[in-house]
Amino acid sequence: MRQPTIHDVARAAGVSVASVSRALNGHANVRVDMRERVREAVDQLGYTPNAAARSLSMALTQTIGVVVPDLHGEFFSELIRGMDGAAGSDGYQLLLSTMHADVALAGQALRAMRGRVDGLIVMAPQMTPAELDALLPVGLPTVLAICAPGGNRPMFGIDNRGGAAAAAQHLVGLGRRKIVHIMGPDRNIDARARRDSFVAELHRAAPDAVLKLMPGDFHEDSGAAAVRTLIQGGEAFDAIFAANDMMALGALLECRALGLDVPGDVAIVGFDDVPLARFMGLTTMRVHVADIGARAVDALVTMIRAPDEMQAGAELTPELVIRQSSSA
Amino acid sequence: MRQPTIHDVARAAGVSVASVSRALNGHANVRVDMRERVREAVDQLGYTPNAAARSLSMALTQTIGVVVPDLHGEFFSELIRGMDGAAGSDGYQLLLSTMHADVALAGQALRAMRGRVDGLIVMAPQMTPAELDALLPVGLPTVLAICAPGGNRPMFGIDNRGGAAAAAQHLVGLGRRKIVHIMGPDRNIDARARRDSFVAELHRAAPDAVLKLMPGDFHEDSGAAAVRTLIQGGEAFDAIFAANDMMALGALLECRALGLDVPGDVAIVGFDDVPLARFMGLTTMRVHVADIGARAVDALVTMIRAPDEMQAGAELTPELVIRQSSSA
DNA sequence: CTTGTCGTTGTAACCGGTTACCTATTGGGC
DNA sequence: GCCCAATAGGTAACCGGTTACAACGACAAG
Repeated sequence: MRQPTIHDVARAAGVSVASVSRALNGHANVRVDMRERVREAVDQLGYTPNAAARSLSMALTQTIGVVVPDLHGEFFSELIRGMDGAAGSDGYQLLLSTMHADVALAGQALRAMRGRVDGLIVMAPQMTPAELDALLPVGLPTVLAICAPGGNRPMFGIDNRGGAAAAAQHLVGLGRRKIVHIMGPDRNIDARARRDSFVAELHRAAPDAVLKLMPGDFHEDSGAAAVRTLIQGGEAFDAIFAANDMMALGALLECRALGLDVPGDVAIVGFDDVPLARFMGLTTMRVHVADIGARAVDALVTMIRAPDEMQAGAELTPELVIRQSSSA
Repeated sequence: MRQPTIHDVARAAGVSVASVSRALNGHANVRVDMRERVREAVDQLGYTPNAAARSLSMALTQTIGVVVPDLHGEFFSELIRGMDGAAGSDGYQLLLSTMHADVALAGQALRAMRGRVDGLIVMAPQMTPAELDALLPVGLPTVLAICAPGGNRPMFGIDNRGGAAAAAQHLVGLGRRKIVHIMGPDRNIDARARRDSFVAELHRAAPDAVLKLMPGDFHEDSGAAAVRTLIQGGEAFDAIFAANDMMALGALLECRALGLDVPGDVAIVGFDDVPLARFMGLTTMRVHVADIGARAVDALVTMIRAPDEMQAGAELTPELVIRQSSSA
């Protein structure tokens, strides 16, 4: 039982396919009775236009491609939630694809989007602008999110510098001076910005403070490992700023496990404000992730509709949320 | 600068479009030098086939539609992660759509998938089979997930009955007899199954136990509210089984806030094992959510490739994970 | 040398829509 | 009553692929 096509509807209504198309797409120059007859035939046959045919002839898919590095954790799911909301209200669907670190596979994933989407939102915090530029299809409206700002595409991201500086000020304000920063992956642009800005602001706000940098990979374990290493090395510290919440939580749990009082002995601050942070009483920099997604979609939709006018990106400033891990 | 089409490639290579198509799709009966010439022209022009055109003529999109009620929280993001992995390795993409409670909007979302996808995975825990059947497009391979098992479509879900029974046995085994169950939304099929099975198993395992049912809506607040109501009413209880983790956590925090010892005074068990549960030390029924997603995709892909053979669904049995909230 | 077969390639129809262009009809102004 | 403009609706080209079928050439067998 084949799905009915526009020809079936035309036959059933006794009109031409052009009229059916016009009637359904709300064109002017269609008489009321014609519109009525078409609607009846459509209802009776249960007709739905074939999206592929429509896309082909209009060169429009009403779909936005979303390419993310990974779907693990709450960060990306929040981002996608924000996108879905905005896309839905603009009449777009989301075609989802994960892009693994492998550049060849990544290129393949991106190319597979050709002809399927009207625009692309790409998140690639681990890629350089040059790598991205080489991969991204030309002539397809593209918005970056949580990326190195590259080429001349609008980028929606986080004001990492402002956030890290606020974290530094907060810890300095608490009187802490022996401070540890657990860094994110070195390839990650957000991680680098947070580190650099934290280091700079700490120097500025408290020239007498001692800062120790520890490696990390954004995962919980590396936060715990950093604390273990420090303790084993006999290193003294009274505050930790981790480049993201998961590492901060790992550090927090490890501190407690080793008998340190948080925040008495050690104040801990994270970054992102994942839902977990609230439960665990972790002070952190709140990022409105869903908003980033929504704004990226809105910018992209505008680009699709008006390809000429340039869209501006934005960096959303995170907000310091003080919880038990850094307050009495 | 138009994107090159197959005609441009054919012209550049000095062959016909049919040959280009055959060469690119790896058909037999294509001479090596022809294949070579085509490949060169493709590389030189940077040609990528237009997916819409391909979909139209082959009636195949290599896309799976995923319809979820909501993207909030870790549950659905895990599910989608599992689907993405399986879809990727089967050569499919995921078209994501949220289906809100409103039936008219839901139908619209489903219809918008026509012609865009080769098959559908639908999650609708709040709908009856009849409602779903009325909405789902006929003739499109469809797999249900976390739904009422409806029609004759395969369903991948959670063995709620087994999970709830295991929770009941666990609490009874701890010697608890004044037990509270915080229920999920009444429209939700999982919530109903958990409640019914918990009630039945509790009666069977400990006929002397007293059970109190409290309403809830799967959100943290309703868990806290249930505890408040009980305490204010002077109700005594020594164990809580919540229909999901978020309510269990709400109850746990509220108990602590009201000065009750967990697990001393009250043992608490949740359901789902969201990542938070581990951090908070919550005993819960672990559900391999990503696996459900992956298996649903695999079943759907099989259905798409062999529409005749019926696929069987599955209910994955959750596993009791005992943490501090129910052990000394 | 003719004929049949097989392997390779080109031609053109088709997938299901949209829309430019043309024709037929209607109504208004004179 | 006639002419022209405006409007409604039909015809067919087009979007960019795939593929049935035809055509063609080479080669083996008779």
